[in-house]
Amino acid sequence: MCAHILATAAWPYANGPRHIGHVSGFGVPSDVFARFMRMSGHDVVLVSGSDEHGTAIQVKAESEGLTPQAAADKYHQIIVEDLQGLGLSYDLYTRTTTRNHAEVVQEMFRSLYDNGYIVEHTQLGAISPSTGRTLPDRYIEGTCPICKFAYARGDQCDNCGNQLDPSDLIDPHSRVNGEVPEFRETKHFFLDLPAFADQLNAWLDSRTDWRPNVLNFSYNYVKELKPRAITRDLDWGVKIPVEGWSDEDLKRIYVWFDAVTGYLSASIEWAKRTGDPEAWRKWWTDGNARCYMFMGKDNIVFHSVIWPSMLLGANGQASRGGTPSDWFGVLDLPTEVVSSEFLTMRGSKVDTSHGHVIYVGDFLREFGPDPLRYYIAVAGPESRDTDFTWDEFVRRNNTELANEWGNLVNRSISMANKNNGAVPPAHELTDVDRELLDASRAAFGAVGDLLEHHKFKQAISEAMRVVSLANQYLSQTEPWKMKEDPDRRDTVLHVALQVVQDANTLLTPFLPHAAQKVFEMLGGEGVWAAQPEIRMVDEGEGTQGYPVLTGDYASEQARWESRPIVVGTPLDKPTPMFRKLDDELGVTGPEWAPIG
RNA sequence: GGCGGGAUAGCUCAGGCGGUAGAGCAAGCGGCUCAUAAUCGCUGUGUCGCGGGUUCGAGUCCCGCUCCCGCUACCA
Repeated sequence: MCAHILATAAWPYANGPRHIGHVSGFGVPSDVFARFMRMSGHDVVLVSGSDEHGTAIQVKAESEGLTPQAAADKYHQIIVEDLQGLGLSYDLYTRTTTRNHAEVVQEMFRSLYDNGYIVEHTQLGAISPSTGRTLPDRYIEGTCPICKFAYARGDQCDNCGNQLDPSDLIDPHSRVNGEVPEFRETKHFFLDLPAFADQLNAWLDSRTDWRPNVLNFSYNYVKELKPRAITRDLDWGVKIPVEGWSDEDLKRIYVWFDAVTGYLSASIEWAKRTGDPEAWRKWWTDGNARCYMFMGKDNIVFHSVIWPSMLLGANGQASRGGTPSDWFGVLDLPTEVVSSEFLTMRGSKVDTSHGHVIYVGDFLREFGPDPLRYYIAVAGPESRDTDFTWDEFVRRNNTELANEWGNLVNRSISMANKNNGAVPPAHELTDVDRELLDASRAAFGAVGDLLEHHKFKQAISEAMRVVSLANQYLSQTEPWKMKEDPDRRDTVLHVALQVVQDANTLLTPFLPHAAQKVFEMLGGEGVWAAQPEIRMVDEGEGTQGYPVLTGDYASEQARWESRPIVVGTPLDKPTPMFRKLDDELGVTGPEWAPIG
């Protein structure tokens, strides 16, 4: 049964390169899921992109002597290369500084506005006098009025932990340039979240298979909903599509509103680029598509409460009624919010400002994608924070990937190559043969079920159990001692190769690069597991080109099923798939991310 | 401060509708030699954060506490 599956990955913020913690949250899980769903025959669209607006980008740009757009260009390019290198199979990985995105965000804003869910309030905001822009609380520093700590931030004092308001600070000044912020009345638009409470509760009640912690968290949040600002005093962002506001140089849509709407705009852009501009509707307005959103735990409320509110409001389905936008129609709410915890290093959060960080690009250059994908899948922060250590990385790479899996492939193909030069035929099967074959076939159901419910750790462990069973089988049957019984030897090698092929299929969502190699070693031709490509695109004449990630996944041959190996397929002498790492690396870490 | 999550073998983690705890790795012993000195078998390990309570019985439920992590808009 083929379904339309929309998978979304949280949008990485383009103010620097991404580290392994980022990709362990939104990247690898969403890709494993999307690959599995495609292999199962579903129509999958996986979208994401770089989040490029907001004050933090502007500050970063200034510190590098760049315009915000130039900084966004620079980091978008780097992030695209990282994600491509990791093999994340986005149907479209785009960015928020496109014309398409601005139009979609404005339509979302207008729909909410027309339906009465956006209200105007005046608030006291901190403004940078030299630029007139909003100075976010965390960029204001001063002395804490409670504990007199000299470096308290506008939102919170790091010393005494009290939550503060910037105007409480003694001697407040900008962390960016030292100037004294001006606190002035400024008009802004707010998303009137309390208007969605009843519908949100009803919707949450229907989300019976969500993780309890995500649900509870969301229920509690809904209890205390208050209007949330969706505009800022800023000149870097999407313009406000309301008369009298759109030509304001210093008013823009708040970056979070613009970023979550990216899921929709990216889907629309994807459809345009496939040549069927309406294609996105099957994943958004059909009522039957399933939508899975992947993110880190810091992002839960945006996906479980705020984005659903925006959809309800744009649809005209919340307490004030309204009509859906002509363009969008009635948009579906997400099926599942899949959040992961954080990957820590030596027990604490990754911290870019103190070099306490491992960048994806560095990692890929030295170790390639599959060892990192494997580590994240098998030891990642799926249900709680987990610690990344070089020691464990080296160990898992060497013993599990190289020894258990890599060597199983190697020993099986080597023997067949030496004895037959091809896939040998099976003669009479014994109980041990059948047991192994049964276990391997049964794994498709078990692993698939776990993947369907995004239990990646358990899923990959089950897949690796098949590998282990195959190693046991070879030790037990000892085909190398069967010189006098070539028929039995052929049978054993045939069974082993069949299970190697099955295990390779089971591991394909996790290790797509290695899977392609094994596929070829077993005589396969063409693309088994498709990989994303970087393509330069533009939005028509006179627009600037930009790189996106996309791929031709429909052409890949991988299917979630046991395929019989073909007797007589020639087999070459195999070459190792995984490189073993020096144990010393586990002690010291690489020089670009040393331990200590 | 408020809300939420976590605390389980040396290490990294599973589990948990209540019935005296599991996996992998690390350690030791043995087998095998096809394979990237790979693999296979056997062996040990825990006051399940602390203190109370409910119960015939509590990692598992309830209360309190400690430490760690995340979120904390608006108003004032």
